[in-house]
Amino acid sequence: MPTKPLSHQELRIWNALKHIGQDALVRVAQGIAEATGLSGPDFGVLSRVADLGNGDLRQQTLAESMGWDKSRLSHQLTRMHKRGLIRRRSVEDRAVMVTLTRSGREKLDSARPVHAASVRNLLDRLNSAQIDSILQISESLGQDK
Amino acid sequence: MPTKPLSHQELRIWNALKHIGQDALVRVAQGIAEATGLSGPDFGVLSRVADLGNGDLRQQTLAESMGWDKSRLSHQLTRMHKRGLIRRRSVEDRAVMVTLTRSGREKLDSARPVHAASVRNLLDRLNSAQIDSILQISESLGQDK
DNA sequence: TAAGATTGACTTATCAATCTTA
DNA sequence: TAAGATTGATAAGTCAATCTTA
Repeated sequence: MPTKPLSHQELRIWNALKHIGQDALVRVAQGIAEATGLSGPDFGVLSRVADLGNGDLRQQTLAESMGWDKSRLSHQLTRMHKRGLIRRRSVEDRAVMVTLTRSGREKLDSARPVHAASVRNLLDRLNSAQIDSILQISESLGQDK
Repeated sequence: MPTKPLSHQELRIWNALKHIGQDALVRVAQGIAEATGLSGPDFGVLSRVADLGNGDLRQQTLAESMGWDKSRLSHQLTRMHKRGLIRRRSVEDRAVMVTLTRSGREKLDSARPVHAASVRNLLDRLNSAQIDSILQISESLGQDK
């Protein structure tokens, strides 16, 4: 049986869904970048090293905690090292530990309140029905294939 | 006044919001890629040239209809030209017209039902309250700064 | 000049191939 | 060997600088 084209209404919903998180993410990332020069991925990496590792975290653990593959993280860390944000240190068992530099720590500390304020500002515009929907959809789309 | 860190619940909502559209988008794009070899951006460009331009569209009009800047579109068209999907033709007034090649048209035709089925499959999982929320949030985040 | 487009440099993301070493 | 990580190629996106031509 032939698949009918998407209706105008279906397209409207699909477009809204596609852009909803992306727009929010871009806005928050811009605030952080203006305040500190950190990109979104920079901020994510620094936060986790600080929180999970107390400033010193196994690279593989870091990758898992972000849901990134090892290659993506390796490339990102290479760029962050060039920017002076992190240091890498080989240890036993082929592992690599990631450490914040002083500059990385300082920028993270500056970025955190900006991030929190900006995320909270977005979330404050949502009512409880909208929040429920977001959590439900995220769960139902995250499951199965 | 100091900004309080985000609570666990705030983070949960923020993460759901960030991933909700991205995950859906990736899933739909993968289906199209498997069936036709077209990427998401390829499919978007081809669809619009076919629909708005009847197979022949001014580059600037195309960029506006996608919400892309001219540079992004130019790079994308260069790649699509290398893949044999489109042709460019200079016309009066410094403009450039974009045309589908036969291969571009054929792949678009193959991709359309896959795209429609896959989007519809996602949307069918949403109840009307969730759809309302999506449309509302998209509107409220799309506004103001 | 200025509208329309291209280019180059750089960041991010994905995949497959390759290194390194316990 | 195989776990842990790096590298290289390519696609995508952004921004500023540079054509090109009416």
